[in-house]
Amino acid sequence: MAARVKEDMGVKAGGADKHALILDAALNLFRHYGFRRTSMEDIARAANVAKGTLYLYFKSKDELFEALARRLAELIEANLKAVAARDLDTEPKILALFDAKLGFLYRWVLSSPHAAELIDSKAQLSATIFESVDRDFRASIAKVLRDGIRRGELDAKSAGFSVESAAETLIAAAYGAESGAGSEANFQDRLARIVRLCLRGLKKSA
Amino acid sequence: MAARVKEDMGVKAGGADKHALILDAALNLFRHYGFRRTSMEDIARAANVAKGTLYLYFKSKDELFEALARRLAELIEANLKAVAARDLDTEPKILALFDAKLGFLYRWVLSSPHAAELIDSKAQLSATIFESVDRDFRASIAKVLRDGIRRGELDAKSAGFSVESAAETLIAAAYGAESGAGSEANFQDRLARIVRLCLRGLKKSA
Amino acid sequence: MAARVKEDMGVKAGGADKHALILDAALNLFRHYGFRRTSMEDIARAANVAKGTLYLYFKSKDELFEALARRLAELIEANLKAVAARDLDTEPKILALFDAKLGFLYRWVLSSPHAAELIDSKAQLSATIFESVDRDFRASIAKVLRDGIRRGELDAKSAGFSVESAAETLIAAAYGAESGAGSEANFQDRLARIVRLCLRGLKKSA
Amino acid sequence: MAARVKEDMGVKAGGADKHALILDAALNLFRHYGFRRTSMEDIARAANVAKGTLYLYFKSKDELFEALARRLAELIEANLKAVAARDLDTEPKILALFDAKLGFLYRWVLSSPHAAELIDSKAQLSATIFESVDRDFRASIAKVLRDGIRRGELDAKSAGFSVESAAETLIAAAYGAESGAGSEANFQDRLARIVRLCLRGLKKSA
DNA sequence: TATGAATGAGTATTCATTCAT
DNA sequence: GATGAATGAATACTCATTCAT
Repeated sequence: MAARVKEDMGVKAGGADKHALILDAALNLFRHYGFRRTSMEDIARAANVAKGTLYLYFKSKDELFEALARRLAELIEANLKAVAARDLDTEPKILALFDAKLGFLYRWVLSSPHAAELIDSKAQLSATIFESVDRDFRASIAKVLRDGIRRGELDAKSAGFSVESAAETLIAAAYGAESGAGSEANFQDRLARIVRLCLRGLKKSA
Repeated sequence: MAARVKEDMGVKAGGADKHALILDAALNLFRHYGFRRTSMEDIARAANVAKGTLYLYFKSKDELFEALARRLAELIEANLKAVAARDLDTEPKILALFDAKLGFLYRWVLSSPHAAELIDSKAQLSATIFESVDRDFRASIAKVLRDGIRRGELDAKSAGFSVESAAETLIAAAYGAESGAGSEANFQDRLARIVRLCLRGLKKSA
Repeated sequence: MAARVKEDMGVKAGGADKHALILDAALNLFRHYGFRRTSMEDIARAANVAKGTLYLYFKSKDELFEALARRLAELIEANLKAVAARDLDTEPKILALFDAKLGFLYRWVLSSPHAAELIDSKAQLSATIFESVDRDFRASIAKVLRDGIRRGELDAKSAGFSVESAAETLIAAAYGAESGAGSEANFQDRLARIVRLCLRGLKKSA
Repeated sequence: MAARVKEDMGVKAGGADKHALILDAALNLFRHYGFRRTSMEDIARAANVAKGTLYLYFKSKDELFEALARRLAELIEANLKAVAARDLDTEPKILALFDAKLGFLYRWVLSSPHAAELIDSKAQLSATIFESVDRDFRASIAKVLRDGIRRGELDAKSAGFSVESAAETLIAAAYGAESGAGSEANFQDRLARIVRLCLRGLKKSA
């Protein structure tokens, strides 16, 4: 998996890039043992550096965590941009957007048995970091819905929703896909069903 | 609020019932400060007993937490039974069921700034404790859906869902109502919209 | 020496008095190794208690030090009271007062190779703690000088000093007795000579 | 003040003399923050060199400190020589000598809020370094006293002191001028009064 | 039952020193 | 000579749990 992290999280394989090396080691440990139960000692050992070295790259354990969150946010942002550019039908596009954000998050954070701690840990902090990503995401979803309405596929109004309200509701519902999903397959499955069900609820009634 | 806890959480007011007294104190502190930041010392002080006394009633901090979860589960179970007995239309009944479970959970746990930690703390554990509640809950929701189908209001099949799948999807979606709700009013609002949207998606298409 | 500490510093020998036990151990270590080089672990070991126990009696290492300073100040205060009550001639009384304060301090602090660090450590703090002792001390010295003047033994004015100024100068000079004294005997010797010389300087010139 | 340091402490202004450059930076930092709180990193930054460079000039932080002490001692020695050569009356000469040693020390070390730590730091070490200065100083003071006796101004014997003992006592007393002086003005004032008082004590009694 | 004094494992962070370049 | 990235030893403090009373 280390290899996959490097690919997926954008770290060059052979890199002498200690910064990324440390972040990789940390993410890995945080996922397995949670934030508190992972000591700086553990991270240093996993990254093959001395404890002091961690502090050359990150001022504190908290800042290390922050850097991790930031990197995650950047990658999600990039994912979202890529998906937004693709030409897809309404439902596939919504699903692709959710996968770019929620799916990615699931794979790297939510699937961890310590997801809650990781999210909670610095909730305030993460909120700030993910704020712009969230905004973009909401805008993208809303745009797809608007397109669907323009094409006559959807009709939020007759369902009693403004476009914004529909987007917010859909997003909230989708977040539920994670709760106790257990496996990524199950998560994807739930997500697809939630999206399908909600979009059907937004269809023009005959 | 202490008073309300006692009422709502089923603790007799004047109780020499230390067991419940301790649980009340603990829940209160856990909600405000989280699980780790609340020390046994804190709980003892809040419950007006000595630290050692806690260990007469609970083998460990973890078991205390477990007992808390168990009590919560029992109360939810009771709530669900009461709602299940009421005669309501499909959507109101679904909403009432969600309020009995999710709403209750929101008020006592999810609204805490440390909800994630509380849920995470002993995720494995809680899963076991809430298992039967979850099962009953799913069954209740499924029953309401089945009734709706029987009455011709809903048509899961044409929507591409089995009743069970529809129930599971609806429940998952509803869980999303909590994510970053911020206030109970907002939570209730989101919940209502998610339910409305999903049920509309299950309506017979003309 | 432990025994002497107990006697001189007012600790009951067989005492289950952990508070005093810890302070004794700490003073001993501070004198030998200085404040920073003495770890809480060291103190605990020397006092035959667990590290955590130290924190039952003192909130922090600094507060432990503060308590030590306070105890020292109290003992000096008591010494001064006792000496002030004695009926002695001018020079013997001055010497006795200096011994009650400086001598005591020398034996318990100044003779340490880490005296400077101990005094510096929390200079601000110590200053506050010793403030009232210092004030009383200055007053006592001034009183003896005034008595000497009244009896015609001394004549500060013709020497160009007010009583207060003479007292302050004498005290400052006496403090110099410590600088690099090396042993208590040498310290006492210097002190006696400084006092004798200064008092001679205050004598009525014929 | 940097300029004054350079002048007073004998460092050539434009010097590529890293050795002196580093010592200046170090003294400055030690005075402001103390020995322990000043890191090699700090010194390097202040001296505009890399951390490793410090170790090209000084084997360790302790040796750097030692070099500083040595330089101080040399400057004091020079000061003393200059004063010794001047033709002054007894009291002014004694005062000038004290200023050359104690005054200089006060300005560069004792006035620092971390004086105690600086003196303590390597007490043993400093003692050795200042030994010869101290010897010379004592000799100079003794010589002035002897001259005073020869001229009939002083009479140590009738005061009960040998010349050496009188010198030692006077010096010890003068060291007390520093204790809690607070400002250089106050220090000078105390010093003058101590010297005046002691010399009066050595005067021929009529 | 009830107490609370005592325990001691566990951890983030700093900084003097080294050494490959 | 000069650099600065890397090292790792050292240390105060918290808190769940125990147990003698």
